[in-house]
Amino acid sequence: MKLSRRGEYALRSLISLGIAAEVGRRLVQVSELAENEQLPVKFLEQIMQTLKEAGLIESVRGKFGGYRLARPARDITIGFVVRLIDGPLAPIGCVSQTAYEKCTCPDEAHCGLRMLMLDVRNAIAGILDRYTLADVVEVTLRKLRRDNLPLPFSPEAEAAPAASVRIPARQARKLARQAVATRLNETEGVLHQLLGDYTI
Amino acid sequence: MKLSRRGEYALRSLISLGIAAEVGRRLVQVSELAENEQLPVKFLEQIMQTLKEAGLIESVRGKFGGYRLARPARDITIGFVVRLIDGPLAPIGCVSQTAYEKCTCPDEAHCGLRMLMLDVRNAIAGILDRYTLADVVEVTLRKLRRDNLPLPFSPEAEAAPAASVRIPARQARKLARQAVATRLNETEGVLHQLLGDYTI
DNA sequence: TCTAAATCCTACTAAACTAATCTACATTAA
DNA sequence: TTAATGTAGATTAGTTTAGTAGGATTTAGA
Repeated sequence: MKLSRRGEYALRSLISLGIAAEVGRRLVQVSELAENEQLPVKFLEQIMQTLKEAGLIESVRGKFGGYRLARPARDITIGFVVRLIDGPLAPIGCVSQTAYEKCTCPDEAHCGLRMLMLDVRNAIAGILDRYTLADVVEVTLRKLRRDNLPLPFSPEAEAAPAASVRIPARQARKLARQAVATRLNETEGVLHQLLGDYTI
Repeated sequence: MKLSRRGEYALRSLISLGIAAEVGRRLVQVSELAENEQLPVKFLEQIMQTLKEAGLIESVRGKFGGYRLARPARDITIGFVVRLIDGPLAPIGCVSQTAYEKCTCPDEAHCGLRMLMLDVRNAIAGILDRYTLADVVEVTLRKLRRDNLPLPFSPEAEAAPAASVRIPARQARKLARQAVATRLNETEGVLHQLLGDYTI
């Protein structure tokens, strides 16, 4: 049930571009994205190309060029991105809604495994198609702000680090861990809670 | 988010063995399993070996040998099988409960993607760890009986096909499709409905 | 004891996929 | 003109997947 590195990197970069847009950065270069997220530059270039072809991001070529989101983060679902990079969300082809494929079993209508996997596919799609880039960006920003950490890609952060108001990274991490460890709402999930509860 | 063929075949075979146990068959041979589910014999042999080593099935060697479940289907969760064959359920290592692995992102505590993927992993595990082989076997048997189809591995089916009482396969398929197409209970899923509603 | 039928065991392989790297080229701001 | 950037495509090393092949071992029954 894996997300490939490609998929992971694509999502991370899109989230970064979403944050950049939120803090007023017009363009972000691949090298900066790569450094920020600790991932290989040339590999990321390939991925950015795919995202561009899909119309998710725009590029500006030449010196001081870079990338930006091509449309509002609210209009980009995570499910779309994962399908683009990693293919259908469904664990097996015979329960895919977007790319159905007949499976090897002789009788789909009476296949219990298929019913189960349909539930799994619906559960996955229910999350990934519900949440958008904007949701993930919001959660990330909220957590960073709560812990008084500098926002990536923000112009002011580059000018003045403002280290004096920050709380220590160790304490920040501890607070974050506690927040995650709070009892989960089983049916709605972590992200829903984080988006709903402004104190987290 | 794929289930591998190995995983699919493993589950299919276990379900078959569960059905066999339910209809009173003591042993099923690999060749029979393979024919029944239309999958390669030698490949399946390997998979059966893995399942045996994990204590899920038992074998009897020699002529008239074969396989059976080593414990009640109720005690075998689907999640256990999938983890055994395909590894952790989590889309990325940093949200796996059974096989955590640090991911490449520099700050897990503030990673929005991680929160999202945690939801996905919980959704998947919530289904696969809740349902057991017995549930899937029950759903399958119920559907077959509803449509008056012969149960696989049942000794009487081999002796007398009893084709006269069957409803036509086409009609059976139509009924099945309608049942699946009924509006889903979003939070509970298809399998839960099928297990709950005895008229389906 | 012999044979057929079954599991068990180990090795091998072709193809696809993953995660990159490498090289060269095109575009643009300063 | 130059340096920084994106664009494009080829190549690659390693891993995984989905098998195949061949025989060794075990057992029931003739």
